[in-house]
Formats: sequence, C-alpha cells, structure tokens
Amino acid sequence: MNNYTFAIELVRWWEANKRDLPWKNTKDPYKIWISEIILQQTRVEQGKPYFDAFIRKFPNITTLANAKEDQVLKLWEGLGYYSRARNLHYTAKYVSDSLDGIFPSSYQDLIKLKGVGPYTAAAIASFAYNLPHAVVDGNVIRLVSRILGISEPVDNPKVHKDINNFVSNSIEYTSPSSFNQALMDFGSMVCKPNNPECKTCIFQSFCEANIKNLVSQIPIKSKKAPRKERYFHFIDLRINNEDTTIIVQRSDTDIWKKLYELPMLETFDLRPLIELEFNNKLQEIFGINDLNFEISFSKRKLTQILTHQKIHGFFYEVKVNNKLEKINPPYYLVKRKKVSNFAFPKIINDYIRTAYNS
DNA sequence: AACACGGGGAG
DNA sequence: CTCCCAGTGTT
Repeated sequence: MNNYTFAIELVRWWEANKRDLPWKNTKDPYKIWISEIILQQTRVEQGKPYFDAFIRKFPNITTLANAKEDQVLKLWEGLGYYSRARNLHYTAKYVSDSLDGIFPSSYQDLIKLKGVGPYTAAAIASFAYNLPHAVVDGNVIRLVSRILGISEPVDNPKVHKDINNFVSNSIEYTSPSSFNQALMDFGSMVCKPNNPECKTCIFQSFCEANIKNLVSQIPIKSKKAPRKERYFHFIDLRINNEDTTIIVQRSDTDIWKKLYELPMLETFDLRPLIELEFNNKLQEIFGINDLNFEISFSKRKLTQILTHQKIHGFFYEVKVNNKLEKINPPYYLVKRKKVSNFAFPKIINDYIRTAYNS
C-alpha cells in the first residue's frame, strides 16, 4: 500500500470515528503540552481526571511556573513516572522566565525542552501548529509494524526508523493534526494489542500481518524485564500523645523521585528488623541518644508491583515517649491528620488509608 | 544501546 | 500472573 492511500483512507476513517477527548478542542500549546506529558506511558482513561485537575489548578504557563514543586507532585500523586511532573514544572519556569512565556512553536525548539522527546515534540507541533511531524508512539508502532509485516523486534532502531519513515512519508498528503490523531485513534480503537478488529478493518487487504496471518505475533518485542525484589521497612512513628508522625522526602535518584514516605530502612533479603537497627535509625532521625520508644513489630505488610521491581513493604509502629518539637530536614514532623497534604507513593497511601482511620 | 522509571486495566 | 499503555532521561 502506498503512503498516499494509507493517509487518505486513514483520515477518512477518522472523520467518521474520532474520539472526543478533553484536550482535543484547543490549539493552546500549553494545554496540549500538559496532556501529552500526562499521557506518556499512560492510558487515556487514567490520564483524563489528572488533566482536568491540572488545568483547573494551573490554567496557564504562568500559574504552573509560580507553583511549588510539592504542589505539582501532589497533583501528580498516583500517576507514576514522577520525573514527568518535575520536568513539567522545570520547563514551565524555563518558558516563563527565559522565553517571555512564549511556548516554542517549531519541532526543533520543542524537542529541546526537558521532558519533551521525539513523540511529544511531534504531537505539539502538529496539534498546536499543524506542522507536518508524524508521531510515533506505541499505537503507531503496533499499527505500522502490522501493516508492513515487520518480523523483527520493534525495539530495533532500524525498525523504528522504518516506521518513522512510513508515517513521515504519509503525513504530507493530509492535514498533519488530523493525520496524527487518526493514527493514534485507529491504533487504540481498531488495531488494538489484543483481538484487533481485522474483520472490519479498512486496511485488511493491504495489511501484511493480516494477509500472512501474523497479526497476533506482531509487533515482536525482544526483551522482557526481570523484576528485582526489594524489602522496605517503614517506621510509622507515634510522637507527642501519638497525634504526630514523621515523614521524609525521597531523593531524585531512585524510584518515587521527591515523593514523601515514612522513615525507611531497606534490607536486601526477607527478614525483620532487629532492635539495634531501630535504635540506629531513630538516632539518625532525632539526633539524640537517650530515646525512649516501644516497637510493635510488623503491624502490616503490603506489596507493590513496579515495572522492574517488586516492593515488599513492612510497616512498624513505633511509639516514642520523648517530647519532641523540632526535627531537621529531610525529616518532617506532621500531624497524622495532615499527612494527606503531601504526595506519597501508592504503597504509603495504601498503608495510611487503613492505619490512619481518622 | 540498554536500562530505569509507576500505576492501572485487560486477558 | 503477563502485557501494555499518547516515552523520556540517563548511563
């Protein structure tokens, strides 16, 4: 099938079948940018409520640039890949401070922004400015690899280039914004990962995968990620008449970048903490030696699956009898009723939801 | 080029 | 359980 036929037929299909999504009735590059960052590696249905909340809280680049990072992370809480939120905030400040608040309007300038890669730059360029840069996302890789009957792993850079060439050679025959949106809508509605609608597909007689009965095997993925087991021991402190706990901000070098958590000790095999470890950790937190505390061991165990890790979370309740008014960062004293002001990973929120039954 | 980075939904 | 999702940054 030639590029012309592909583009024309695809957009014809789309005009009759397009999805109406919250970020589609605008040319505002700010809103389009927000939606594209939210939707990276994220299903449309999962992203929708976050987009609405984000635009309500930060309706333009200035309000986002003036926000605190913690505010942005709180709004992102539960969405995952938290670097996206930090890069979003970083870029908002950059555009606001260094570009006079004017959002870049060419592919070459867009891709320079932190958090904006080839996909997102093409998406913004086409949706906001109708520039002819074709998007290549998971939908497009699946659709085109089937159409062309690509029998090599799609992770292969050469294959990625072939796919990019195919859509780039097609987009010139249509309106770029329509073509790109059609590409993704078609991928998610017709050329689905499982049980695609080949029987009614407009490309069934051109699709190499369909002709060769290889649809269920394409796209081919080369490697599957082994999952690492990790053991996190979280200490839920009860201080000052038990209405206060302590939280700590995570670094930006591991999972859950810059989110908050309960003070934590990691072990590298499955075993409970011993009293000495509690002692050392509490001294690190409080900076004093004569602590008077009581431990109730293994109050609760929760697990969380990540793409490359399985987190085993053990939660210990520790009552501290010393009176405490001050503590040094990165530790923070927080009233138990106020913990929801901070952004936590899912496993901490799961714990809080069950253990902090107000 | 390979790997890390979350959480949810579908099968 | 496994797979995949409107990918990007780091090494």
